[in-house]
Amino acid sequence: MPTQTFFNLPEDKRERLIAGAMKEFSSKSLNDACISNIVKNAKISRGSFYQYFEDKKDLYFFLIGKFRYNSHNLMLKSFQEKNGDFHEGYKLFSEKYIKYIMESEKFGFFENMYLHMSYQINREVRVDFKGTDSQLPKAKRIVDVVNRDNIKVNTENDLLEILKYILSMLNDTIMEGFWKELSVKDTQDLFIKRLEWIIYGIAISNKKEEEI
Amino acid sequence: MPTQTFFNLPEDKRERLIAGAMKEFSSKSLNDACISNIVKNAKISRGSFYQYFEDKKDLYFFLIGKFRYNSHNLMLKSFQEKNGDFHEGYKLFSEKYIKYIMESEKFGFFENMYLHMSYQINREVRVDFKGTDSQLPKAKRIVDVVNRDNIKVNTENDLLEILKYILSMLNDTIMEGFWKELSVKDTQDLFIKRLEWIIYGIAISNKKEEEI
DNA sequence: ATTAAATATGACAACTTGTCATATTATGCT
DNA sequence: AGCATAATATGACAAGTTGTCATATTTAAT
Repeated sequence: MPTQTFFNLPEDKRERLIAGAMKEFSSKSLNDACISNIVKNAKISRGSFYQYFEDKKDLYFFLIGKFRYNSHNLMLKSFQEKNGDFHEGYKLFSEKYIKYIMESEKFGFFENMYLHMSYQINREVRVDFKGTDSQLPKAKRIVDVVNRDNIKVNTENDLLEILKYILSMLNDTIMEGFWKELSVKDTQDLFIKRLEWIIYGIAISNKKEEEI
Repeated sequence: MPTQTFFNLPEDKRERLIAGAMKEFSSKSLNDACISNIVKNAKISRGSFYQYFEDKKDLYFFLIGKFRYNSHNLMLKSFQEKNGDFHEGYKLFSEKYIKYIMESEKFGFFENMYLHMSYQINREVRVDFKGTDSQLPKAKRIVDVVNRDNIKVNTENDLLEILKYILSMLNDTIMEGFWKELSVKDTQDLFIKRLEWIIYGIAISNKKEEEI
């Protein structure tokens, strides 16, 4: 987390630092990027940098948090728009999500992020499912807007696990999209294919029907 | 790839280098590890290192290749033992695979590998599905030992895609296991739960039965 | 105006990496 | 054997990085 000093900074200087960092992280991975370049880009002194951030990672995770899609809201809206239908809702969410990431003006940043995504980074782009990150009273929980009638879940926790798992699959698919330089459309299609495997199963039916 | 010089080395020296590197990579990630320590561990000169390997990554990927499970053979055997049954075969494979990784004396190495696994590293632990990596004439293709009667695949390519996807899911699950410090058993169970989602689907049946 | 707190700065030690001229060892040939 | 040539080994080195710290500057508070 950045220090309070960073947030107290005159906007001009703060933005310069952010821009300088984004420039560096757009062409390099977290590991290849270096603070020397960032402070050079931003025209601030090296000593100052360490007054704002603990280290390179600290800054990087701050930027991820700053620029990541508000996927919680997007997911809520998507499920609501599709009346809670699992398949349609997740599909709509994924299409918008993928489009946002892969057509962003921050393409380079996201590309490097996904190509070098480890479990630690993965956690940073997770959705707050239970949640109410934002203190808005209207904020709803995603588990409340998903219609459970058509899916094999008993408890809220089952649903949560599935939602989380599919989200991690979505991120993996985006990673694959960047790696193989797939188009937005192809990445979306790849995700949807996998989503359908998970929803409808790959087994030919009635071999084993899970207890409902 | 290591140079020929490396393979020409007297076994003693070569093993010293490998051991020195494993020591470093067992307590540090690829990025935190440094060549200085490795050559110090191995008691070889810095200059020599660069005669064998291009850089740290080159050595790292060599080690992954050297110590990774021969998953191709394990998968073949597992499916054969279960008469090609998709569910049972993959389950058996995953149980042995997870056990190997998580109970290996190279635990630290694998732990760091999984915790910092990016797409590039992920590729290194993939199975050669089509494959006959080994030139052994007996080597069979995995797609030939899977019984397709109970699964919704039309083409060999469909099957390949599903096999690959589930393998990447397996690796993600192992990653999660390391991150959350799950036991071998819990990691196996987590994988199997997800495997069953994919095989039997999470939808309550006959909502949409895919074309066979 | 004076003092204390907050912020800024760049020189610095400690550490990396990859290279290269030089030294050593091995190999092949007569 | 003796000599030439190729292969291998070595550590000093330039160039780069990181995080710190004593010092300078700015801001705020009385």
